[in-house]
Amino acid sequence: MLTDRQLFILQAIIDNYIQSAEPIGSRSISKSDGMSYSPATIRNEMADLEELGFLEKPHSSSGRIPSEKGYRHYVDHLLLPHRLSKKEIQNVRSLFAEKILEAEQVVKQSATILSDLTSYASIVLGPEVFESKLKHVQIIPLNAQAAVAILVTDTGHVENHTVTLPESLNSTDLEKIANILNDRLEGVPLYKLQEKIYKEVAGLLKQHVNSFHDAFRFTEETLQKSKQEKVFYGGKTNLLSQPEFKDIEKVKMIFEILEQDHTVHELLKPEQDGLVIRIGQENNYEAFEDCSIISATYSFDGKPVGTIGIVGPTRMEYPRVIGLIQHLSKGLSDALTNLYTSGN
Amino acid sequence: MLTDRQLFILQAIIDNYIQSAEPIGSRSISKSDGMSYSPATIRNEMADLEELGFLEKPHSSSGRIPSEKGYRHYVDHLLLPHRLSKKEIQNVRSLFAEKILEAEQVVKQSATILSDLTSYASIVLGPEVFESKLKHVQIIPLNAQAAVAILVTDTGHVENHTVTLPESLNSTDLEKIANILNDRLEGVPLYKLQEKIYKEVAGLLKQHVNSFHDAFRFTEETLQKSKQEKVFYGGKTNLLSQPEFKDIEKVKMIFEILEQDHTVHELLKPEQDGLVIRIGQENNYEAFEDCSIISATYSFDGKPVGTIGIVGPTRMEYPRVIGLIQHLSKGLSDALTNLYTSGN
DNA sequence: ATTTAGCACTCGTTTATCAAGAGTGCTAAC
DNA sequence: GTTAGCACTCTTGATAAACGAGTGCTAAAT
Repeated sequence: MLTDRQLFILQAIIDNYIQSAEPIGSRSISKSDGMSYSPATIRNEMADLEELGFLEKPHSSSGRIPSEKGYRHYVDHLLLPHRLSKKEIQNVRSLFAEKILEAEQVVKQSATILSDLTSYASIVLGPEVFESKLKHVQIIPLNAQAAVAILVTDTGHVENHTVTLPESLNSTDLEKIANILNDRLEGVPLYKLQEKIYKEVAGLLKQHVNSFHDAFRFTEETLQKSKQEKVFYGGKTNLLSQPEFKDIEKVKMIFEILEQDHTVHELLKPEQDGLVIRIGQENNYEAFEDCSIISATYSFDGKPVGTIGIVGPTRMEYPRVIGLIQHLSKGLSDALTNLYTSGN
Repeated sequence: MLTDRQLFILQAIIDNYIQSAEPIGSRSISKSDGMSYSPATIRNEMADLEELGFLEKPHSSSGRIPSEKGYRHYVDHLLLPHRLSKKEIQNVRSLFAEKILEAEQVVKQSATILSDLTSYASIVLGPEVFESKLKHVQIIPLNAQAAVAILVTDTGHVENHTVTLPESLNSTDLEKIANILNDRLEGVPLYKLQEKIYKEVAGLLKQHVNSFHDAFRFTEETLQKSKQEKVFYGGKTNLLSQPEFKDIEKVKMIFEILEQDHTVHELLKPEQDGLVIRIGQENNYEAFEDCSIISATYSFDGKPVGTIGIVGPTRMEYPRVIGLIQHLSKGLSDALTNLYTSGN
């Protein structure tokens, strides 16, 4: 177990290092607020902390930098939740104050604000429309071979997909299909839609539509599309300002991964709700061994529907970023929920 | 006027420099194919070409690199249109072979292919939906205060916008509005929509709907959104592989500009149809003084609706990129046009 | 009149050396 | 348990020397 003094020193070193990005020496720690020991004493403690794995030395006679274990301990036990500055609060507030009606807009802007307020890159996943309920189906024929199928959910989300029309379907068939679907499926959550179609609507369709099988493929294709979660980015360029990414090769590897939606998913997808902090190697990607990712889920109507996260160097301003993310994910959840529930 | 030999040398230098990214010396030119003069002769010619402004020296005793004027002359007079390799042709063909039905998909994939085949960053604007014609309007109430308005065009493009409902509009009003709009506006190109509403539909609405003024704001908001052109990117990370962008500061400036849709517009927007090549300072952005941008418009039904372009270092593989872009913009135009015209 | 060989010169790049400075670890004194 | 002192380590920056690629110019060759 670490002594209080060790904890204090560890904290001071990490706080300092987060600011300066340079190895911290015993002298500067001995001069920091509330520390009343000489550099020599600090040095002894630092040697112990290094032996315990909380600190590292870039080379034998340099100052110390935090190890991943050090950051982990800092994050888990030392970090005091940071109060947002007035400016930050104002910024976030103004985002949610405007009555923006489209979920996608709110989510996009959250990404932008998050990256503007930090010097890191922000990523937002979602919101998933899986839980939301079908409000309306519309099928609009464009010409003899193609039609646009449109789904609208109770959250105002619109999904559309252009499909080829089987020869066998004529425009009265389309109308019939749309009518049947609307009749039977309004209020059904999207994730149950496919099942419901098979179990309850198939028979009906069969009666009224000549080639009901073709009609299925058609609805399936449209549903498929709504499953993909969207990804929004903000301020990727910010990372280039961080001294740890002055090496182009490193940045390249990071950006390559961030360019692919599916790996971004893996990076951010939380295995639990609430705040998740992944430091360095905890990210399981070599390119991200010098990065930390902080993410939090946001909810609609109590159920998590997406993730808001930030990517920065392991030397991240954890207290501030954590405060911001918590605040934003809360705000985002409230905004989404307020927009579309309880008849409001 | 330049002699044939000077032109030949200029071309050889540029071809070489595009490959190697290093200043070219007289010796290496004298050994290139079809050149039968000694280094000393070449040196004399090179000195002349420098005096004429086609070449530059990074420092007094180094080899030559092309100046912007040099590139310009190369592009305008020397460059022989490059045949695409079989692999490239195949790649592009396979893109347009699949019957993708959504314009946005095709456009996105074009960006991806373009950046995959080059080592540069691709950008695609559009397609504009301005010329396309209204097929259907739908208004779907979500709750007492909000509704989703949906526009579908004859090209299968769907635009949706969530709007607040004025207290004064009830759901029968909404139906009426939608019916009136559909009746009167089907087939009208989007860019004429607003005008048409005011001139021809206003009166009708006034008769049937209590607060017709509110109804307008509503349609306007939705139209507004469809005006923004979309921007797709591909392979921005590629730029990091180019030796001229090993300097983080440069890359940062470039990426910052590429992150803003409106500056990207300015960079790519062609003042004429067809192929446009902007070399270095011709881009009018300081950050892009070492970049060239090659872009071409693509069309729907004969009218230009978007731009496909590529951003790379001034030392760009002009012949290949030009070949590719021409091929792609042609393919893109054909694909779009075939998808939605002549009842096909 | 061209072309080219020869050569001195320039300038960037690399390598080695050195001094300065920051920081450590250890010992011995407090 | 704490700290002053000091030798030692390692990075950083500056300076200089050696190297090499490439030039410009002159004078000879074609």
